Amino acid sequence: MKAENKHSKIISAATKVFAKKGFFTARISDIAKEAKVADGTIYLYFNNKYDILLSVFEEEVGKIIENTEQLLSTECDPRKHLEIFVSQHLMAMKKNRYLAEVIQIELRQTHKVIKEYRDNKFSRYTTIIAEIIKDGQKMGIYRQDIKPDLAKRAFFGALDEISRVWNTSLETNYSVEEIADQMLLILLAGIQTEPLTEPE
Amino acid sequence: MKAENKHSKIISAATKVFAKKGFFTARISDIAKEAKVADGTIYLYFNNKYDILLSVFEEEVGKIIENTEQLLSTECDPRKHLEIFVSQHLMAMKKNRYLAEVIQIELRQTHKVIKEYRDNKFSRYTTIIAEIIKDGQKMGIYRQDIKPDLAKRAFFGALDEISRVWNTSLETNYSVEEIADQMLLILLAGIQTEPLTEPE
DNA sequence: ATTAGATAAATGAATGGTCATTCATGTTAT
DNA sequence: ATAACATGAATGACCATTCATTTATCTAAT
Repeated sequence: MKAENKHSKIISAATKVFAKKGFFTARISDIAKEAKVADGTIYLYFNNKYDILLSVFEEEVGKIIENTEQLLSTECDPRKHLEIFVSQHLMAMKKNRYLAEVIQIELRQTHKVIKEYRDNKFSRYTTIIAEIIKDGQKMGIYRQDIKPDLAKRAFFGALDEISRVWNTSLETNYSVEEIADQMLLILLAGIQTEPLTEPE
Repeated sequence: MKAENKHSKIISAATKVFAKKGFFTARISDIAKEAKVADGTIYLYFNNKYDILLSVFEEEVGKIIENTEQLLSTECDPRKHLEIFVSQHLMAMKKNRYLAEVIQIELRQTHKVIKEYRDNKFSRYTTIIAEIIKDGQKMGIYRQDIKPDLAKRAFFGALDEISRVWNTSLETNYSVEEIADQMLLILLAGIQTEPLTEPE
């Protein structure tokens, strides 16, 4: 109980610190200070620095997956599904402005070898997009010439880059909703059979 | 002359090493070994480790920009322009499989403060996309409700993620041309006024 | 209700390994 | 001979991790 509490205090401190300084530049002592525990305490809850990063990543992505899958199950229209995915992703990244960066770090930075011995949540996450697309193709809503494997990468990349910029750049003139709308507009039009018209 | 030679030998060694190990895990001695020079020699050509990264980034991105802009100037159709951008980007990343990763690293990893004191080539690069879109909007080819600032991020993100995966993942079943086609298909449909039909 | 003796958690100073960077020395070219 | 280049071993800073010690929590006996 106390333990649970401390574990998650460290996780959220780490998310913050990693995002601010990057994984390699972040010091354990930074995380410890942010979490208001001693350096050594961190090693009671995690094996090593990399383990912290991995935990942050898995826990946070895990939450998003659960959330998204739950919401998806309440709908059948693949267009709606895409909308849900897009807005869930962007909202999650906005809510936890550090998370977007941590995902980036974990995704690109980390030593490839280490990465493979855990089957990561992340690939399950992008698979959701591929499945939405496949569904839509079966129903004739999305074009047959779209390759779900490629499209999922492109879509994830687009969303990811958009949220990266939130935290880095200055031009935060748009609200999450505006951005979600705009993204959906582009992505949906990109793969739909019919153009923008509503079903007549 | 000898100097020039060594400078670029180091650059290309560094590109390779950074991509393979990541900026922080790469050792100067790795780069030195790869470039077949002594560790100290590197400091005759670069101020420090970060300076090497920055140089790699600027030089390589610089080349792509020149290339792309040159090609764009030979065409007027914004659809063609998008096609050129997409295929140039993907081809460049494929040709230099390390570069894609270095861009990622520089883009996400590096300490934000340092990043700002050089006005980086990168933002000029994405601006190209925004300009293509604005042009197309003026000509009524691209939809007015697309916001070029957002679309450029989305497009760059999509392309970037696609090329990241080339180097990381196993599923390299597609050729560059296939991928370029597919991307163009999605991105163009995403912003075009008219659906897929050719002008009648 | 208090105390003593355990056990569990937490602490943070000390350790040790890892490099980036320097520079005294060597090599090459002019 | 002298300047320009190149070398790589030595230096020193940095920081993840450990562990001897301290502090808090629990158990049970008086």
